[in-house]
Amino acid sequence: MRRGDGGLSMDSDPIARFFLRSNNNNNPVVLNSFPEDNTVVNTTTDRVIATATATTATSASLQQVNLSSCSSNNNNFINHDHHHHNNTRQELDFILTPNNKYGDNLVARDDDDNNNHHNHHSLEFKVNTGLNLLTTSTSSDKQPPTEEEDNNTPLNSQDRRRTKPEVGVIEAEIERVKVENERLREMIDEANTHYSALQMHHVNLMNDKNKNKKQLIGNNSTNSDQRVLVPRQFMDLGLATNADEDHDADAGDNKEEPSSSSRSRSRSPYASGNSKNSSEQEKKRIEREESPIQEQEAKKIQRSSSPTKHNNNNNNVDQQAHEATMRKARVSVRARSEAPMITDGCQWRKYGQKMAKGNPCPRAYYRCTMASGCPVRKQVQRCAEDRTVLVTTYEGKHNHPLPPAAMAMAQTTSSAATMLLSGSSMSTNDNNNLINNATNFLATTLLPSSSSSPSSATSTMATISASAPFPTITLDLTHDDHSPNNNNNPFQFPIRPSTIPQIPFHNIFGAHHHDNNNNNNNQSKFCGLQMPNTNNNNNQDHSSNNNIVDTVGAAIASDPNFTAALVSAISSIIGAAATTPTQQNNNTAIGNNSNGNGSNNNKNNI
DNA sequence: CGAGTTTGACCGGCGC
DNA sequence: GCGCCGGTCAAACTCG
Repeated sequence: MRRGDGGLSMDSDPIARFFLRSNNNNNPVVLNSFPEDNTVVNTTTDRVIATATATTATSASLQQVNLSSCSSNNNNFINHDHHHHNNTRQELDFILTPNNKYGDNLVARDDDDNNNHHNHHSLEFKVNTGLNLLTTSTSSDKQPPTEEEDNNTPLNSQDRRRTKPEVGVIEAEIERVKVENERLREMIDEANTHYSALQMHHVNLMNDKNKNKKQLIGNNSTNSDQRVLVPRQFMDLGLATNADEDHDADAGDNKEEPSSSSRSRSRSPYASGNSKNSSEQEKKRIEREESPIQEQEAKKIQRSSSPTKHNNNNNNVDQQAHEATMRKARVSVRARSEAPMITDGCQWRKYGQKMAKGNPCPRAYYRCTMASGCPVRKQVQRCAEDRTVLVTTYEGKHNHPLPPAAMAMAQTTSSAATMLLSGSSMSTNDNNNLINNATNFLATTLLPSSSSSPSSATSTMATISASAPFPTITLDLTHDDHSPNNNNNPFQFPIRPSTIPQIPFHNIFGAHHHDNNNNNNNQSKFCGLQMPNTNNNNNQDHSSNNNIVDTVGAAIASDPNFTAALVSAISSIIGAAATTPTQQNNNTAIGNNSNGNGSNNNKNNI
């Protein structure tokens, strides 16, 4: 059939519309019938669902009409059939009934495939198609459409329809898009939630797997000796806190944690005179009761010397001790940066600055201000040996949601601290794997120059320090050389006390193994871990543990979404110029030298 | 004027 | 007990 022949006519409105509403999203499906070319078009999909063809020509009545090119099966119309009370989506074939007394009603033939009903039934839409399928031309003008003409029909129809925009159609489309956007937004929110949970599960999973493997290996001779010394000591200290709790009643009564601003202590040099009188002692007692519980616990942990006493009846105390332990576990990040402070996504307020012994650069103290009462603090200090290296030490765990930009750093440090504190039940290799995974994870995201392949990532170091009283893990991101033996780096272990024996550990990705017995001062080629250990024996579960951690770590590292999110979040951390007033002030504070006196001589700074 | 920084003093642990 | 040292406080100060 040639288009535009006017084989069918309309009485008035050249376009007749009828709506079919889909109940799964309440979006109406709008059908336009175009008498010019005898087509019925789904305006949502811009598809011609039917083409009406008059095969006989009388001017008065419709002899026979076919709807060809019927593609309504793709349009998922709703069948308002009473047989389907649930209004499930139906696929309908539209046919035009010949000799229909209603003239040109569309009849929907419901094959009911979705419901597996085999009894086909027909129903009529009491909707006038508007086609008004009356021929006005002679039969000689009307030929059955060729295949080519049928194929061309949709395009021509669409072009013509675009010239007649309909507000209702557009609104329906907008509504549909809104619903879709809302759904996508919910999906994104859900994905973000799952993403955070998965990260935490990743750490737990690695812990569990390594513990299980440890048990399977059994009582191999040196396993107990291979446990991390420092974390075990620390955990014992934490348990000992319970014993202290029993004997230190005045410190354990108050379980609340007042904010630091609520303190009533008066240390002002302008307000206090003699500090050794009785009233001062009473004030101290009150202050002790009002001091934050975490500090109390930490202090008790520090002064505890009896690791054998336990009180398992007080889970609350255990929890508090654990929190205090987490509070005091530190993660130090060494990064080469000219900026005064790495931009880790959190908001910090400087509350102090001191000269530290052995370093001419002052140490600045910051606390997190993203939420009131957040216990997280950090110290920022330039390395004495290399002023381009910025050492940022984090302490504590955020008690508030973090922006995406802060998630990477916070979770990496949190993971490292968790690993550090879980060392009592894990071998050195276990910790080696876990901590170095965190290190490489951070390194690959912090340092854009790093390869995406973990095994070829920038050389990073993870160092555990037993520097009393706080266990500290140092994530060293300053190494860009691949020297197989970089233990000569002068700023490799700024916190580790010299008295602690060092043993080398393997590359976490298992590609570079070496003999621990003969290379006690060697670092692995790409990533090493040094921690105190009383046993230098090589670990028998070395490779197997690697495989587990490698698998998990590589899976995460290779996840493009996971990696991309973190890269975007912290790509601005390193090398970012100071932009905030805080950072500008810090620039002057951290970068300047002083006389190097280690005492409380703040006069020297800034 | 409020938020953030500076800075001198205080506190407590630790070693001698 | 004393001094050293790291950490913290809070009034004074600065800045936008």
